[in-house]
Amino acid sequence: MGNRKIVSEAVIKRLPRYLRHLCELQRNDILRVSSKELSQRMGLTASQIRQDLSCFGEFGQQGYGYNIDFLFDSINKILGTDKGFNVIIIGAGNMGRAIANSESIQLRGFAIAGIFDINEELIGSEINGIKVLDVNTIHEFIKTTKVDIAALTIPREQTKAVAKKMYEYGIKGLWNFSATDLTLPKDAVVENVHLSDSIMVLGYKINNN
Amino acid sequence: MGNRKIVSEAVIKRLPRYLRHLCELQRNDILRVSSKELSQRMGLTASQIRQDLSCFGEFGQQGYGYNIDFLFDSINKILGTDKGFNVIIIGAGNMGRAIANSESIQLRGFAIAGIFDINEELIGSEINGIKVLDVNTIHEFIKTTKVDIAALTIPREQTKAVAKKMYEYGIKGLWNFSATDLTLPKDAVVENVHLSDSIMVLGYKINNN
DNA sequence: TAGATTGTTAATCGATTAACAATC
DNA sequence: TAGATTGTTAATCGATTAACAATC
Repeated sequence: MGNRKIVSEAVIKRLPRYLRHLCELQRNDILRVSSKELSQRMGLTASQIRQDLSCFGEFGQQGYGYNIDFLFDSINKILGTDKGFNVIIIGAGNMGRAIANSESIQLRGFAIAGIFDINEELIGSEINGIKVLDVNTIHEFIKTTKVDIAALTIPREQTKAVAKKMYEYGIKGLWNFSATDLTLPKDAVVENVHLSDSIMVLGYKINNN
Repeated sequence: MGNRKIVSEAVIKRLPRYLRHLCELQRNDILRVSSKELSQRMGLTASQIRQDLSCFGEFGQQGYGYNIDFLFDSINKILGTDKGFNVIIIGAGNMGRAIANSESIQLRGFAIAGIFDINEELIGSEINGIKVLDVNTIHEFIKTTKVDIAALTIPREQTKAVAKKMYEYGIKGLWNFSATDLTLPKDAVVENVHLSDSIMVLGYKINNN
């Protein structure tokens, strides 16, 4: 199944952005776009866009450009969002609820399969129509439901231990929201959302702009 | 005030991570660290750490390494977190509340000066001890309170317009949580947290690992 | 002093940009 | 056919790594 050519992180990170801009063109009922037009919209070079896409195949046509629907579908296939992913959320706090309620995440094929918490008062309640379950039932839950990704929206002190446990349960994709770095075997995949890191970079830029 | 040498984005993005790892060493009561030791902890090269730090000055000592407290303080100064920033949150939904309640953000000197919403039912309520105000009072609010950063945790459709307004009000730092790219004059600074982009990258890596 | 480790210069590696033949 | 625009190869630029003299 795997695409065997290794594509750089920088390219992968631009793909969702292409998707968003193509979506916007679709909303405006535009059917085709050239690398030059798209580059102007996105603040990139046309060269970079063609170079990026050429990592995965040939999606355009000389003299015409790119058919937007086709390119959109193609990038979705590259990202695997056409087949979808199952996500569980560990920690039903504000961040967990933000994810559970995010339209843009679900729109891209990430289904929230379950939400788990340790707090008795939250267990049994519903978030966006999904029942909050006892965190101790995760192992059981996984036996009957395929889970691709665990979003860790729990306090920092607990994150390393929970991540390790999730990995042992066979969940290889970890979406980490704590201000800590996870070290796991290399068949695990970790993506970090470090809010405090992000705002510190913003602060630096404000002072040095 | 400005540091006039331009430092690359890649270096800036690593600074908060250095801070986190130094913090962890502090928690373990360790007083000094060499670039080699730190590199092993962080999964970088010692060379890169020394190269990164040399963008801002000289913080170490031959034969000894780095004094952790001094390096920690120095990086805080570089990032401006020692002087602090004032942040307002626009949108008191789950994401807004997650920010308002984040310890790690406040710990790094980002003070939540106000929270604003359009929803009558939320206005007047309190989040982490901060009263939610009517979004229409922002302009007035800014006249009496210095605001460095506006966190935009509102629906995507409204984000571009609100960002433009905040910029016109004189807030140059925008922390954007919507799945959209903002284009503003270049004295504005935007930092994006695109959750859906992040999880798509994670999905790709799961399939191609 | 001898060993360790910095800050910096030079070498390498990777990513972006430019150029252009192929072709719709 | 003529003009436009792709995919790709080559050139440039920037970031990472290696090496080492300086020095604590």
